Amino acid sequence: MHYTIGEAAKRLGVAPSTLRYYDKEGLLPFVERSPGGVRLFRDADFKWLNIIECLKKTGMPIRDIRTYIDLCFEGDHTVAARQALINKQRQAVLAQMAQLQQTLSILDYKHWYYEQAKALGGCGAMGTLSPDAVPEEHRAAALLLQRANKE
Amino acid sequence: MHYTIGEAAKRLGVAPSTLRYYDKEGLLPFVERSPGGVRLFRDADFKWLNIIECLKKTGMPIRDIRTYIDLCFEGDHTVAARQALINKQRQAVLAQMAQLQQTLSILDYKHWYYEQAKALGGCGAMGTLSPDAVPEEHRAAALLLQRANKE
DNA sequence: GATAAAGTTAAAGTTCACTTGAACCGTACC
DNA sequence: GGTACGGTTCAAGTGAACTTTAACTTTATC
Repeated sequence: MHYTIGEAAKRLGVAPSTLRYYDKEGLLPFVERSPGGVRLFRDADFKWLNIIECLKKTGMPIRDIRTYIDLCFEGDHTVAARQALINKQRQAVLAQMAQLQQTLSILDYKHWYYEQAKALGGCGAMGTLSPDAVPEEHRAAALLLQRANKE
Repeated sequence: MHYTIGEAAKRLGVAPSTLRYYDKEGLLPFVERSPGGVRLFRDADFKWLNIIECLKKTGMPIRDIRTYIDLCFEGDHTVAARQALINKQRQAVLAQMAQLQQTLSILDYKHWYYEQAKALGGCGAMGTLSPDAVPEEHRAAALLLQRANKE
């Protein structure tokens, strides 16, 4: 059983042009063609497409994803290199998550801030609040917004 | 005390051209000018720049950040709208973190997979592994890579 | 075999977020 | 006041990741 590019695109939730672009960039060396030149996506190919989707979600650029795919097709002597690449991306994801966690704490503080502002009838009244009126769980975030940067 | 655009850029760890770009896009309506037209960044302005940096880290586009800044300068009647915007972004961050968590589990599985491949002397041998040779903690991730998409 | 829908390529266009270049101006120091 | 450094604007350029267009071919159905 096989899928045309339109069917595969629908299954993946992307535009057919996106898959053609990926192919042109060398991300889909595994996709075969019909005698007439039409791309044939096999079930097994979706395993690859899922990996590509996963790496894309980590923010990895197309070029680096290609490097990984290329390594996969170069045989067993690249296993260590592939693992290293996966580990590097794992570290990048952990860093992103830590960053998002900090960002989230700031958004939570802002939510609290506006809740107070609504209660006090405006942002002007917020200035009159003593610094220890900020609940403990928002102190760190409040500081992040005020602090001097990268000094 | 005030900073020139170059000093402010250094403190924030960005290029001066980036700040000029943000200004042109309406992200810095609070920055004043010298009589000669030179931008003067005050200490208070860095509070704003930190918020911009924070929103940018959530992946919010410049246009939407501008909307938020604009709301802030429209007075107290926009407090609820600002809070709604912050909440929306909070949800977006939570979704991103959930996505990264899933991605991380796949990268962890891949790490395990290559560890096995190294031990067995190649990826070919991995096919001979029975499905329940996959440790419990990696089963879900392995499924994510095999499963049919968006059906 | 005709037709329509969907496939193919190559090249150009789009959007986003900056960056660079050209020409010019403001500020600080000697 | 002259010089150098860094500021200003506007327009054009960049790179990433697609998308669109044009011209043409393949494939499925009648």
